[in-house]
Amino acid sequence: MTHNTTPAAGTDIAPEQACPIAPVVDIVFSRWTTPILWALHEYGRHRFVELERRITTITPKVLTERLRRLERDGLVVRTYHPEVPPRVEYEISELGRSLAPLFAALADWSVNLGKVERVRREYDSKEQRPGSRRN
Amino acid sequence: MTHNTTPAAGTDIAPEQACPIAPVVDIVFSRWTTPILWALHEYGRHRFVELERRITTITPKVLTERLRRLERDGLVVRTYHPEVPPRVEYEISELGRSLAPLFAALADWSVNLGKVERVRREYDSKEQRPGSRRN
DNA sequence: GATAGTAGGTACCTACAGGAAAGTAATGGA
DNA sequence: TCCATTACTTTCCTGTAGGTACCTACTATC
Repeated sequence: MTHNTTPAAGTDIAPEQACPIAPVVDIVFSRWTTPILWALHEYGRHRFVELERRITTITPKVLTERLRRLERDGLVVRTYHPEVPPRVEYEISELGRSLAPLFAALADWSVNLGKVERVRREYDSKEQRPGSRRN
Repeated sequence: MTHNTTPAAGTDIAPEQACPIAPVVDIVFSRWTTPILWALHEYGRHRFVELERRITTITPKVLTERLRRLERDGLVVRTYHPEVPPRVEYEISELGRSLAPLFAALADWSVNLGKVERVRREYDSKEQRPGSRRN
């Protein structure tokens, strides 16, 4: 339950946020927001259907919700063109662009994914655990 | 800024992982893992109850699950001491320590949280949206 | 023999995130 | 009149994450 739907008016601090980076993670890396932000950051402006097609597994309902939230948080800018078939464009905002070093750090760390895979296989292969599993 | 680390087009890529940083986010920033990793990273070794008390809102069941996953992924090291009241210690691994620049980038970006708050309030105050909400 | 303290395990249950599918408003074209 | 198109919205429904509560084994201490 990392998401507080109530805006927590004022000074209250959610208890699981004893760590100062949790709110940032909430805003930037909550479900589905990563591929959306990445697409807008990496490939520029997108229409709704373009995002839908790029992130193939997302449903329109969820995509709408996430885009609203990102717009509300000021990370994404929505532009509505009142044309014959309506056209809407989403692009990353200035604030969103400031996430670039963060994304870069993520991409840098991804070199370790192979290591994680190896550790996982090793862990799964032994699966003996001292100090539990007594039955 | 165009970090194109995308591998060869032809090998199957999990669909929501059109963006290469999604797997990293999955491992490092999935639910509850952030405060756990942060605590171990920032304050060193912890016993189970110490973690429980630090992250006040987590339940023991979930804490166990997350710690298992982090251990399996090689980010956390578990040490069991078979003493009279059993004692277990969790600490961050070498691989986990390599997340430091990532955490630093997160912490850096947190200066923008106030900006996000302001944008949110502005968005909520108007809440008029051109191109939708016609009823 | 009751209790406390540790590190969980297990069974059960509920809330909510999110999927599927259909509807909608606007308008030009056939 | 019907269709197509876009960008959603709405309704309904299900899976599962995660919460509550209780249980375990072991020993020291009272």
